[in-house]
Amino acid sequence: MGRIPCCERENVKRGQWTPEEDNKLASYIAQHGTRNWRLIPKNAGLQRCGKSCRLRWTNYLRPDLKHGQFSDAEEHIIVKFHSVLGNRWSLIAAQLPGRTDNDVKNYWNTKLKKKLSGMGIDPVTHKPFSHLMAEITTTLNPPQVSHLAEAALGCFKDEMLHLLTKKRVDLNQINFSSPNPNHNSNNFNQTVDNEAGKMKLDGLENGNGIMKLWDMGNGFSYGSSSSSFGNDERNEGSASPAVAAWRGHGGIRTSVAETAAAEEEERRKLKGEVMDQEENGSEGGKGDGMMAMRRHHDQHAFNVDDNDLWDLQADDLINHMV
DNA sequence: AACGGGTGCAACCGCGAATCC
DNA sequence: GGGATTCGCGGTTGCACCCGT
Repeated sequence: MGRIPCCERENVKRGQWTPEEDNKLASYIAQHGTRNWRLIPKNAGLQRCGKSCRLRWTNYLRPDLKHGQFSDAEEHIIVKFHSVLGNRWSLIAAQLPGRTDNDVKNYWNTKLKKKLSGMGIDPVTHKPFSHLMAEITTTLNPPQVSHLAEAALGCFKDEMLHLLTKKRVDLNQINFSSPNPNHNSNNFNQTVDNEAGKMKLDGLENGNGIMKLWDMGNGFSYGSSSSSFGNDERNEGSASPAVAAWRGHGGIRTSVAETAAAEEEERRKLKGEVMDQEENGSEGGKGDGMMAMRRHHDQHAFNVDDNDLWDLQADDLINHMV
């Protein structure tokens, strides 16, 4: 049987939209609105399927859309919300006036994901890779740890080597001084060596301290001065629980595990609250979820450890969904 | 100038949810 | 209540453009 196609495949144009098609669609919608997408292409004289028209309108033609570069503030919001909501692009986009879920998704996939990876932060969990490694060592038995960590490190190493070789990082330009006297730039290697017993980041562990490339010790600064996630004064002395633990001493094993659990619990609660509000579908509809998030944040419930990157400041919730 | 790889963005696909009848 | 239809979302693909060789 199979699925019924959303439209007749014959006589339906695909691919790039022409200015004429854009004009037809825009003028039709300006007159008649977007009531029934299936009828719109017919009535507007377009050889497109309704779905294609809807996409074109919502992602490109809508007059309230913002085109062009994402600002630092927008970046910041995306990262923060992604850490809580995951790939819920429509929810994230709702916080960015004039941006579509497609915009946000594309921006995440092409830029932010790489940025976070380059910082040594796992873009999926928003935790430092070192943190994840520590978690692995606390939850698995030694033989499992060894194999899993080796595999994970292989990926991480590949990623970093890729970044290093592609971007031609000038090591002389990198400030290797550690802002934290307790922080050892070989911390990650040591941890790995101690816990997994055998991993080494060949080529990355030399005395040049290349590990600083993903050192979040100084307020999560990105390598590029043009972009940052909260590397201003608010960030002084504030890092995520994970980073705080990572930054610190050799106690990474226990402190990371504890803070990670607390952080995970907080995220779970917050996310659950957002979802519950959405699912309940009470008067406010989708917006209630974000309102819940705001309320929640106002109570500092998400503020596990005065964390900047992961925290949602109340003012960050700039656009309530409707 | 030609080529190849990388990147970014627009568009498509398929699924599940919501709505209609 | 249940099938049909429509809509919205997230993942993926295709392609134009850019840049280095």
